[in-house]
Amino acid sequence: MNKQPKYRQVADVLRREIANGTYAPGARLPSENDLQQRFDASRNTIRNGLSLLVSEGLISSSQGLGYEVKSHEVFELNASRFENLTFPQNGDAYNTDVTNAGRRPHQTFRVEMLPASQEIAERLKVEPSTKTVLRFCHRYVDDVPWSTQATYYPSWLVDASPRLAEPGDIAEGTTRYLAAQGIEQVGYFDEIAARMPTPDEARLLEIGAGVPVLLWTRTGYSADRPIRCTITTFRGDLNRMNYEIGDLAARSDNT
Amino acid sequence: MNKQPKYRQVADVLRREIANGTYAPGARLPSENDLQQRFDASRNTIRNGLSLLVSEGLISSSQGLGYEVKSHEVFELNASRFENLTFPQNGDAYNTDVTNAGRRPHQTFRVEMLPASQEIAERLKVEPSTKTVLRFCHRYVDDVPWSTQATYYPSWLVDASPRLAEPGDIAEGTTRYLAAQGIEQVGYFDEIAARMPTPDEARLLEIGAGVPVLLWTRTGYSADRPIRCTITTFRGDLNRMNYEIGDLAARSDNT
DNA sequence: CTGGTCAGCTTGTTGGTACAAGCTGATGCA
DNA sequence: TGCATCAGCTTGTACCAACAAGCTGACCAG
Repeated sequence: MNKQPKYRQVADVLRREIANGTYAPGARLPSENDLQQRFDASRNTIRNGLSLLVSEGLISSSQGLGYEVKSHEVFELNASRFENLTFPQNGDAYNTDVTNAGRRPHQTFRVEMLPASQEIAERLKVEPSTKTVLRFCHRYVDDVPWSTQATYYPSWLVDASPRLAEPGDIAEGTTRYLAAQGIEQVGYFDEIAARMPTPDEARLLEIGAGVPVLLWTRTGYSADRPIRCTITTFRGDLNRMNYEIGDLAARSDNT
Repeated sequence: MNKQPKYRQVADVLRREIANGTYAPGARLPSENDLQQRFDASRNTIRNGLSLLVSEGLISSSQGLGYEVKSHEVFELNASRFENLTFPQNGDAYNTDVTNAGRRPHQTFRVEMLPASQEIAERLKVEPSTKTVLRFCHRYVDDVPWSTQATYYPSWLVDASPRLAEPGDIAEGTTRYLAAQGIEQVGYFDEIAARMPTPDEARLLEIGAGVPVLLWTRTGYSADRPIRCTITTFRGDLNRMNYEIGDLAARSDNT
């Protein structure tokens, strides 16, 4: 007799029923009231159980509507493709990827100047609080917030390549612009982490409880020193990152 | 007047105080009772607010003890290092990494035979339900559960390299063993995802609410076809994955 | 037919109570 | 001294009640 608390039993039963398809993705669960009767429990107990499933990312709730089983089609993101250093990394890759997937891309953009945080300063190898230029993208897919991307450039680079600090897009892509200025990116250092979103991130990406964010930090290097640091924040439930390493001729053979 | 619910105000205030160091990592928050008086709210409201912070991964609670601000020292995991294909990928890398960090590694190990799931079958390019050999590792750092690693081998490979199916470690590392059998891994395909843990994963990794898991799926290829699929599950709050791409001579220059 | 209102469903918020169960330090007995 | 016990703290579980607020479809007035 491993007596589990009642609210866990509720969660376990519903979790199993979601797994075996009793409640399919997109379907609505019975209302709290119905579940109260089914499990002979108080509304608080039912809510405790449901909140477990919410924080597991299995269901979501909305006032007036009820609880819905979440569906999760993930979006693949090939991160090592950029090894091809002539590929423009900004905007274009995102636009073509999304369009190829038959979805509609949309992004807002802004440029600002601000002192480097500890994190950014370390990666760009500059003193903390040094001025940096931030180029910030907020990206949507089919009008659903998808990711935010913040790219920081050190001031010495901006002095030499002033268009970085101008508002508005750089049509040919920043990588090509910098290459034309004689600054070529020859290597990347990628860091990937996962955590729960801060309230700010939850607001920007419109995610509720139970959805982690994927943090992708890419530091780009010239032959001499770091020239940019890009921090991309993804919805963890909708994205998967891929890296291809070595010889993968056998991968695309068949299938 | 953007009237926020009281429990959100509680969470906001405490979140800010955690951020600015009023409550440092490792410190204990005031008890629910104290917070009730401070915020003039019922215990339920206080608990609602605290549960927000728990699900954000900022604090954790334990019965009888109280709420504690979580600290997060992350463990760096260099994933692209394995591009050096002579490096044994199993166990050794983990052991040396952890030991170098001044921590104590410990792992349990088991081998079993089971039919391929849809997921595994696709990646190994075999029919679903085909027999595969699973070599499973449960790894600890300083006796804290750290990750689980499940490596699946297709049956055709096991037929040719029978030691894969034997229980117990392969001393020289599976990669070297397979190379000695004439099967060399020449490429990897990595997929990285984040989500909230299933109850099973939460149990194995001993993580509570508010901590996502990082899923690292690595499919290894010979020149002909896929030869293994490794799924590693990390605690998201304690691990960060790194990839080095291209020429990073400038990275280790100074600092 | 159109448009607005509203009843009646849903979840969200806040208050209360009671007891169970885990942890710690003080107490007191051997 | 050493050890068991227990009081008194903590959070965990479970119940009840009431009202707020969001959504939908039915209804009714124009």
